[in-house]
Amino acid sequence: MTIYDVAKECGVSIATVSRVLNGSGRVSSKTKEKVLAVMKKQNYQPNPFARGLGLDSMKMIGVICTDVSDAFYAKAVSLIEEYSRQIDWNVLLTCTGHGKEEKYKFVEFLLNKHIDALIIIGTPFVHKKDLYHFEKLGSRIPIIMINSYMELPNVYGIICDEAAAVQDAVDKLQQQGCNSIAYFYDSLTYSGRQKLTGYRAGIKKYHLNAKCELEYKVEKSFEQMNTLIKKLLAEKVFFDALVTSEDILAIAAQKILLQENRTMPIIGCNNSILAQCSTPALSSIDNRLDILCKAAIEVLTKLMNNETVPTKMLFTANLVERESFQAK
Amino acid sequence: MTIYDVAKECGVSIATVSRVLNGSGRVSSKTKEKVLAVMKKQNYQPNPFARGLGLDSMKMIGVICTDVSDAFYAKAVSLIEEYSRQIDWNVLLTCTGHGKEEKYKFVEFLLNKHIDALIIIGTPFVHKKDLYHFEKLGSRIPIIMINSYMELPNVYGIICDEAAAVQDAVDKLQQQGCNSIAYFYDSLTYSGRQKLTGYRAGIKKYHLNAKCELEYKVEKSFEQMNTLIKKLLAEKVFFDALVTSEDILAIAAQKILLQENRTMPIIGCNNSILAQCSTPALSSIDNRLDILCKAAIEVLTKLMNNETVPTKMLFTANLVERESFQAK
DNA sequence: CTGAAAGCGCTAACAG
DNA sequence: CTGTTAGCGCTTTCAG
Repeated sequence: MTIYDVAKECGVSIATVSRVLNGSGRVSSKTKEKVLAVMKKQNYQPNPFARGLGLDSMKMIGVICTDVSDAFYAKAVSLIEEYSRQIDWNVLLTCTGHGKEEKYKFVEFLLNKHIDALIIIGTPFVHKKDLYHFEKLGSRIPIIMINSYMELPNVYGIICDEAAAVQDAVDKLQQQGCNSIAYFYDSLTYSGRQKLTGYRAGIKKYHLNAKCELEYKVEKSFEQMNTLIKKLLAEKVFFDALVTSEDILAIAAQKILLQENRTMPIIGCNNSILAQCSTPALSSIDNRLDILCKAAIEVLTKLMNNETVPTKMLFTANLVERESFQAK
Repeated sequence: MTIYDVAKECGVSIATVSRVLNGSGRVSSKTKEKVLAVMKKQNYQPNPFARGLGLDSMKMIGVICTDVSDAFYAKAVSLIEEYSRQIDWNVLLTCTGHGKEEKYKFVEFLLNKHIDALIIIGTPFVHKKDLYHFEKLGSRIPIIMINSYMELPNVYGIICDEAAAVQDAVDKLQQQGCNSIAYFYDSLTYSGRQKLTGYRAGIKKYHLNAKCELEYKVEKSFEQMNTLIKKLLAEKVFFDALVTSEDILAIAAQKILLQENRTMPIIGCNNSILAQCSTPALSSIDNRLDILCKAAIEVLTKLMNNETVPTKMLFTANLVERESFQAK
């Protein structure tokens, strides 16, 4: 079933059919109805490749992140897919994994399909080289970065102000009497750097000369964090509260501390499903993926309509307080 | 940069360029090298839409599930994307959500992009009507169902034998002395029915006349399960072990029981990240998504090469025993 | 082994 | 308002 078949059955030209298909150009309502009727009856679906060839677009948006099996990215992809679908755009997904190879090849994999826009979740790209690639890419299609940013033409950052949130959390803990707040983080992505900055700012605010000597970098894994915490306890390192860049780190710590019968306020990040499942329920900084992703699609929509949009949008995070916050 | 530009620069016809592009037809190694060199130099990428139009394929596979933000589906999508990419296929993702609407429209959303195959994870489709749709669809492209199945032409099921696994778990618990094993499940998807069957078989095996009176259906949510467990405890319903169709149900139960200072063996399903984060660490039935997804892509690959593949493949699940198994 | 040319199905001037 | 026609960039006969 092609546009020719429809045209023939309607007794009109393919141009007319194309017009009603695209709502472009005036068509008498009478012929329009006839065409629509035939289309419906024959369940006609225009060939997307032919259409793509003509319009140079198949209404597909590329989404890239390091790993969808991670709860955070999964949530983001889920939201992006949903909002995209609502405006009739398909999502082409690619994950880079955590490997060290040239990450840009993953973008090219998507680009080979002539996507209309690229959404990058988090910070899969860290090499200087990537910057150059994105600069070139930006001249073709818009690039939206969720919780990350590069200052380049046609690149738009949708960011959650995690620095402020972490600082705020540290503030609250200090007001509660904690004065040895440890911070555990797994990576220095854009978001990771923000959080670390927030932590340091929070500490500094109270102890003007304090060094941030309770910062620990650890792999994002339950086991690794377990090991680290055990080690610190063995070494009698003192801390009376704990903030982590990821819920899973917080939870690993919680578990050990529970075993040792020590309790203290613990705050995670991402407000993932893990937070509510943990014992005690984990307080967590919610970086508002729902809002970020919705904003991303809105930006995209506006760009397609040639409307102006801010190159960077900052949203406030939200500390969700649960049992682990008051823990003494 | 089109095929014409490459042809011109090489001093050959576009047909020749096309031939080296596709490895179709004999081309003298000399011209072949020249063409390849120019392609590389110009970083020529064939237009996917034009190619799609000619070949009626853009090497895209549709993946559909109810909700990628769910850890189980996220893992599956992640694996499928990875394996697909390795054979140079892109993944077009769509989620149906849990709504009650006509689910087939989500498939059509994918179909409108002329995907080459469809992978369905789990059981997003339950209506009789869908069967008819898939029958028709099967005549166009292969349909792979992961942990689900419909007996239709060109539909292939890749399934984990969760019935056996749950039955086995119940067996073990009974051997351990438990005789009031409760089962909590959230849905009667294909996989859900299998697990329930397994539970019943396990119970029957020991108590020939036993009715399965400790079966509870509950929404897949931490809160709902919490409520249910509290209610059962309040009603003094007796059970001395617990199996659930989803890790999160097990974890919700664990948490309440821990608060009440009651411990008993608990076994979940899916072996998600939640399992290891829980206290005590949750034993869980691993349904081998890695193997299922790899098999799915292998089936697809073979189908593309017109090789014969089984319409249904069954893999053995794997009980991962952790602290919660021995809990007394 | 290579080139000419006819599609693939649709869009968008352009002409009426 | 509608039809004719020339692309879009690539694949694939069919000749040579």
